Amino acid sequence: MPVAKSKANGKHETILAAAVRVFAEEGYFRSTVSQIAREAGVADGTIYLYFQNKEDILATFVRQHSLQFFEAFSERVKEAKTAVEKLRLLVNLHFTVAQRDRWKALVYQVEMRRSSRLMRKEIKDALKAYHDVVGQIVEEGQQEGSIRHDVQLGLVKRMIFASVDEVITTWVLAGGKYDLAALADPLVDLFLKGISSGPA
Amino acid sequence: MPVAKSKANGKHETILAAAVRVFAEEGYFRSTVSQIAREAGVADGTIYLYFQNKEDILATFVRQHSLQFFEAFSERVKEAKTAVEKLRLLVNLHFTVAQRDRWKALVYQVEMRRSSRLMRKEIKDALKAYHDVVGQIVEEGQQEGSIRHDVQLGLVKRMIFASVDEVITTWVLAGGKYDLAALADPLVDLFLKGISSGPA
DNA sequence: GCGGACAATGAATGTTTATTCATTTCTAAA
DNA sequence: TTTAGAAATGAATAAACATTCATTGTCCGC
Repeated sequence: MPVAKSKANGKHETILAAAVRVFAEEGYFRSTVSQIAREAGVADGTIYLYFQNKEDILATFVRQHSLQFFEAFSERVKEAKTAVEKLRLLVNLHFTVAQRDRWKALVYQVEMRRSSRLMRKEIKDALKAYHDVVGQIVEEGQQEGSIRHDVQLGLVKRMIFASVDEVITTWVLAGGKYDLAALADPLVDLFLKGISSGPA
Repeated sequence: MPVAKSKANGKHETILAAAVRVFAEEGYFRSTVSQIAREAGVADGTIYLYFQNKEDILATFVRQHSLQFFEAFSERVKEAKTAVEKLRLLVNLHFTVAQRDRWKALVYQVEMRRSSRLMRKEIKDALKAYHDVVGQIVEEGQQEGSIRHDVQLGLVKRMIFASVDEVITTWVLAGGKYDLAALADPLVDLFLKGISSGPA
């Protein structure tokens, strides 16, 4: 049980930020607690004053990142009136948040994509929360008539989630060299209109 | 350098199949060469007669799986006339192949999704080949007028690839309890028509 | 039946690394 | 200045595991 859990001295955040950089660079499995400690400027043993173990570091990051994202979304979504506006907001916010910190995006998008046997509860919860938000938006759109009734909700949720995820991951791995947020509206347009140029 | 590379005795395939099952169960990093050897009914050292190392096993699997997939696709695509037919064929084939062997699908879909620093050349090549096929189909559709010109090819490729990937992965992790292939056409319809019920 | 070549074995080896904990350092109150 | 408690240290420990290789087993030609 970590005992020096005082967050006031900032060491918890320092270690977490260092871990994100190391995870982004090496991937979770190839990262070592020693590398994280070195990056944070502390001793190996200090890590265990603030975190249960190595896995706890990743889980804490995912939980915090998700929380911040959904809090921001809840705040912003009040301004949106229609389902389509909410969808645009969600994708825009997701891309903007990713663009703000590429390493966090890398860890969040890439390290979250593991078989469920490995995932901690936090990661599962984060994925479910995202799917739930998208599902709510789609169902709202169906009720207000702007979204088709004859689509399978499960497929729609997966299409949106996976596409957003993939576009962010591609941007991250490409070195963040272009304006990710500018892709949000074109991508949402694809979700809405599809690629067919006529009745297909 | 592995010297007993005779494939005639089937041991190479036996080890590969065992590795897929272990990778599917535990994930690549948590799988051990001992587990693979046990699953294949051989000694630890035998693995190294047929493969360079542990990483080589995964790379070989991905290369072979990709090759078989694209060969099958090349064979089947001759029957398709339009871009839309080809897209349907691609997604149908992908889902059917996945449904045929859930463990292979799990390893292929899940273990392929790592940061590029870790990826062997084979995995990168497989991903690129898939994106190229999708890109060709879309461009062909644009030329024949069935696919919109005003979409960004990169986004379309990523949407299709990621959605197919996610639907398969979800099916695999759900224990393969429903007809995956039956989702192919509804998913392609989503790609074509989008989710909007009117001009958006 | 023998011997050489090939295949296979699996404990040993070398290496890695998460985590612990005896000891040291730091901080703040008396 | 002293002391107690908290924080931090980082080598040691325990465990894991990829890979090697001396030895054994199998196969096949003579």
